[in-house]
Amino acid sequence: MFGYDSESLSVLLVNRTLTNPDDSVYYSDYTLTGNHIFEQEPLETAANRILFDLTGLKDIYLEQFKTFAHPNRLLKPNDQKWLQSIGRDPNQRIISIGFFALLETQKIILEWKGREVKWVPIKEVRELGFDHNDILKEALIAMRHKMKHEPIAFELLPDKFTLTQLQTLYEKIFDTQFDKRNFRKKVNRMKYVIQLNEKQTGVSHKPARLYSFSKEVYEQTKKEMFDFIV
Amino acid sequence: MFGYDSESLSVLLVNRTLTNPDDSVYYSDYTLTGNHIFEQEPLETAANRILFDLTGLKDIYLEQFKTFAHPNRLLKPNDQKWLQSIGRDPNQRIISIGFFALLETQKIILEWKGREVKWVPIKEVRELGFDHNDILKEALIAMRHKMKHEPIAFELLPDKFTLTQLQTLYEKIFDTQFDKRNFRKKVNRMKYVIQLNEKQTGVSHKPARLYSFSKEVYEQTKKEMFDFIV
DNA sequence: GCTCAAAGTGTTACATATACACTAAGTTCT
DNA sequence: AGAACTTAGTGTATATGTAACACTTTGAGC
Repeated sequence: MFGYDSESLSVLLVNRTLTNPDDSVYYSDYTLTGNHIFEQEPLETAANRILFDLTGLKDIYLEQFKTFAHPNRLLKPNDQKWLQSIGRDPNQRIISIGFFALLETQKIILEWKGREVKWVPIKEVRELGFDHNDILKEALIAMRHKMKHEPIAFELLPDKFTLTQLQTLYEKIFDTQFDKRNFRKKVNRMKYVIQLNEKQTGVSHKPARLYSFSKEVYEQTKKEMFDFIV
Repeated sequence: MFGYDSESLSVLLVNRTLTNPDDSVYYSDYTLTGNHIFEQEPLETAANRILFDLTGLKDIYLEQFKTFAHPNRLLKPNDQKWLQSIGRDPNQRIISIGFFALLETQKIILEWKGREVKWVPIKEVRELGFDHNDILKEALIAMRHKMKHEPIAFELLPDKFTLTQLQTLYEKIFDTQFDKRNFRKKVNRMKYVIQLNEKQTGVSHKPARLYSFSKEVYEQTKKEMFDFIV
């Protein structure tokens, strides 16, 4: 779950705490969000169900990006103990099918089954439980790749947004800077970014025009060609 | 397994024949190639092993593109009977992790475990066993997408190739036509397509110059930016 | 040396990319 | 009421890339 809040691109992490018999903390760390699929359930249904369960949100952008099933992926002692504690055989191979989701960070409440859930800026993510650093790395690659080639950035913004917000979003995600005039010229050519007759309110400076994204216009007008030239 | 032979983009299919007790043919159709993973085996290892088993080739371009696990994906009567015949419980969910491979069609021999194996041009693929039409469709989308954004086309050509071969390849894969002069200007800008001091031999017309692809140069020089403008 | 077949090449018009600095429009403060 | 502050919004020149278009070159085969 990737989130954006005009400060930075973040990922949603959930606390994993294992307690000793005397209730003292054996260890406490963080993992990506996720859960198990039901026996008779399609993957997309499960992904949407788990996302809904965690956030209460539907119709969120969700994309399957890679499957992780290495036999040795959960061999770290903490992971093995965790699997035992939830009643799973730690010697069985566990298959994780990775999906990434895009949403605005402020859209959700930060608790899940009594466990702490928090947004962590990508750059501040430290060691995660299981093989979740690997999964996050792959998710980021897949998400950035998609972001370069398709207009999914709008999933991370409010329905109505300013061009500065859009530019800042791309700058944060790709960790780079763009020239304002050139960026706006480029956006201008995107027919599916539609100028509204509305302006920002409640800001103590010149209010910016608002824009919205039209998926319909995008679908109608997109073209594709190979573009991997240096 | 996608193959190319300067005529068309093809996919490798394997015959699936189920016989009655009296040895008459109950049905005979085709499926994509694939096989089962071992209990203690990473996905990439399994994919490479199965590819090697089928083709005798190593170091072939292989990419995981999507996982298929819908509970109803193998409910067609022919599929159910096939699963029974090979001793699998047809009520168990079967997870297929899709990889696509790219190679030149002439590189392999067309038999596998006594079963017929054949290259079929993409456009001539009819109804396949299991949910393999869906898988093929997704594989094609993933492969074409990758082909647009990264120079993997060279996996389908000999080490030394002519610019006409390269152009024809793109034309076949994207089912379109390019202007020869513009195509060559574009390729000229790709520093990683290297002109050799060699020419075609054995052709009864002006022999074309040969070129080769340098993965090293590509990796060193690639840049990326978002490019989904209309 | 003529024929055949594919290779190889250049120019112009138009679109896009890059680099760069000032004015406009609101709010807040005095 | 006006000054100060903050972000929005805009244009031009140059370089590069794209698209459209037709003739000459080179080798083999007869």
